[in-house]
Amino acid sequence: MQAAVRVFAERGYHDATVRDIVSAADVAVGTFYFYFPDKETLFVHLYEETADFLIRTIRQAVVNRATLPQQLAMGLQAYVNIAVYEPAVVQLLLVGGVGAVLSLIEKRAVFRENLIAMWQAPLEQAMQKGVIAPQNLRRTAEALAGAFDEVVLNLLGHPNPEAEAGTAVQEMTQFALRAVVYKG
Amino acid sequence: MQAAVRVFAERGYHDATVRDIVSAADVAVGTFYFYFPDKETLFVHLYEETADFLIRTIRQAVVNRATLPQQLAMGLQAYVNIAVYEPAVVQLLLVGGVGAVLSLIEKRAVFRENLIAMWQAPLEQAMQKGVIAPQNLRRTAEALAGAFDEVVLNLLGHPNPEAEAGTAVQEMTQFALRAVVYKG
Amino acid sequence: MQAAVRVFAERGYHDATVRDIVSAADVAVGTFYFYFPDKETLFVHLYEETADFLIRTIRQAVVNRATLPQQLAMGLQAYVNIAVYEPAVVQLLLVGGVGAVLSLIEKRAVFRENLIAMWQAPLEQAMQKGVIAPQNLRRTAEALAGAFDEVVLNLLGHPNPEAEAGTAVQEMTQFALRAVVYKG
Amino acid sequence: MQAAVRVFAERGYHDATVRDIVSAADVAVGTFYFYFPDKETLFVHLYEETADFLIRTIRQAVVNRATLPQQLAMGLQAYVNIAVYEPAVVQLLLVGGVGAVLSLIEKRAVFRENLIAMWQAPLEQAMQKGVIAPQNLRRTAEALAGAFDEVVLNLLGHPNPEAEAGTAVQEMTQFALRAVVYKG
DNA sequence: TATGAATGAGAATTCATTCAT
DNA sequence: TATGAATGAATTCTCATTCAT
Repeated sequence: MQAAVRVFAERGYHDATVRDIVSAADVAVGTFYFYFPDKETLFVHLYEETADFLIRTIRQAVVNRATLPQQLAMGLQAYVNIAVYEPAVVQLLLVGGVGAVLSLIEKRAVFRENLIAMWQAPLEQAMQKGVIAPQNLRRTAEALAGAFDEVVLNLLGHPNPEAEAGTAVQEMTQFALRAVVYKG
Repeated sequence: MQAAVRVFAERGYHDATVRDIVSAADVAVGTFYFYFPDKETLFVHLYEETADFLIRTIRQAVVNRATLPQQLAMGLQAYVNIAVYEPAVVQLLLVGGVGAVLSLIEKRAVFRENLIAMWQAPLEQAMQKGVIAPQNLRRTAEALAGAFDEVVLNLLGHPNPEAEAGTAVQEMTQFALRAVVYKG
Repeated sequence: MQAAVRVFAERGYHDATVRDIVSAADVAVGTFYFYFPDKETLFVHLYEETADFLIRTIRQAVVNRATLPQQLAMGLQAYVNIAVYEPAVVQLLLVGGVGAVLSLIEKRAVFRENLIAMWQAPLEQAMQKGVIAPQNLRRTAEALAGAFDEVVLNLLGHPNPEAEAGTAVQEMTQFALRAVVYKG
Repeated sequence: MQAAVRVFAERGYHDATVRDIVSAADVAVGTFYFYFPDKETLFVHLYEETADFLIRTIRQAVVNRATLPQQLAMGLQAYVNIAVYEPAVVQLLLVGGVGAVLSLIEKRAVFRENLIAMWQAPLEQAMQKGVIAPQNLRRTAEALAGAFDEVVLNLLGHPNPEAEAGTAVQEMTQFALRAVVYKG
């Protein structure tokens, strides 16, 4: 399965043949079909698993932080870490996949919904506390989710993402705090 | 070519067969290969054309506006208009395509770069005028580009995008102005 | 299509690969799928065509004969001719095929029904004329159809079918006339 | 082995996978290959066993009867009983199988030969006694074997074979007696 | 310019068979 | 004896591409 994620991320759904996957995993074709019903099912499954993993990991970093700045900083740090150390995850979720498999459209919608909800949660808390300006939090969460994804993708395009990671996290945090008008 | 955009957007690169395209255009397969060297070349060409069209259209709406709020509002209005009336454009650029054709990764990078530069331009002007806070404008432009795309994509997911379009433009504009700390 | 009949008759449905068929017909695999939707459809189609051909040919030999002995003799002669000169036809209809393709069960039933009806027709005429004994003609036709098939199949098993053909036709005719108690 | 006969009869040789067979028998795949060298060998073996069983059973019903009418009636009754209560036997021998496995052609020939010989035996006795007309008994036996098979097959096609069985046996007996010109 | 029949490399998938446990 | 995970040859079918007309 790890082999499959790697191959799918590298080659894209269609150019990743079952033969590529099994030879990356060093097993025979038949073995693939012993464990998975078909290529598409595996791909969709992998997409969902990966999406869950990403969101779970970020949420884990967000909860148990007391203030919004901390929540954002830690969540973004977690996101950037995944992007830098497991680029295949980001590749699969943000770039490849959708468009190749029709049944993925729906899964993508679920993923985006969960991602947005994940970022919206700390904003709701902050608004309860009255530390951010009144606003349509759903829309703000959409915008922040998109903003973070784009910055992360740009980060990965740089020659040395690790070096830039710290600055990127800080600047994204500041961007978000300004956008919600945070009054510490 | 319009037929091709439609078919590619509907079915995705791989599921859109040359036969689908030519029958949508009501010509024969041979005719296709008389005008285009192959399927991939056409697709990449279409991607570039579409990307140029999107950026040109938004920029056109942005220039000649005096203030940042106006520039943002008009640009976003143009973007939303395209999304609502030509969803295939957004489908091609933001969802499908990349991941299907390897040679598109590079084109996608160019598109994002141009899109970011396009949003960055009015920010630079505003900073010259001293009406926004000091900040890494490149990063801000990345974030805004991503934010706008995500909101537009969400808009298209709604049952009646047209009805929501106005509110979405306003809220995105406000979001951007807060994020850059605009002091009118 | 002739190539296909030959290959199917020789090898049976499953052992006749599409590659066998196209190389027998000296075309490419793609050409096969340009003309036929799939292997099974072709096979079923061929089975029906062949069944129709056999029955039509025998019926043609039967009609326009005045008396039952003549009708039987000519019909059987036609049947034996096909068997001897186009053994693939008999092979396809009586031996191979059914059991290999599920959807053929129904077609086989139709074929048997038509074959039985074909032999029943001259019997009905003879009964009208009162030249054969009262009996359940449907059952007699079933029995005769089966009897003729078996004798033809045995004929093909012999080293030199052509030599035996004449005797076989005569004996089958006599057998049938005795079985229906024909009083010339 | 009973499971195998059932599965082969239901699905046909090729569509009956080894997995189908072992799961019907509630054992593991490995166990199959402990008892049988391979699928084809089992199938051929089953075909032979089944053929022997059918012929033995009918012959048993025929011997020890004094007169031809009794011999035919009892033999046909036995045949029909098998067909009605063990349709898989008839399915395997008369419909499926041959055409699927090349090495079965020979076995089929043996089966037909034995079946014909079986029906021929009482005819020889009758001719010895001078109660039937002079004729080529071999040919007559072929014809009767084919006739009986066809009627039995038609019987199985009916909605309620049991109800019709008695009549069918009687009519087949009469048919045969007329065909051999029996003078009781 | 336009056509569409023909091509064949390549992909997904199946399934009889093996063998270490 | 019994198991079932692992194998890979073989098969069907697709589809981008060509080329004679």
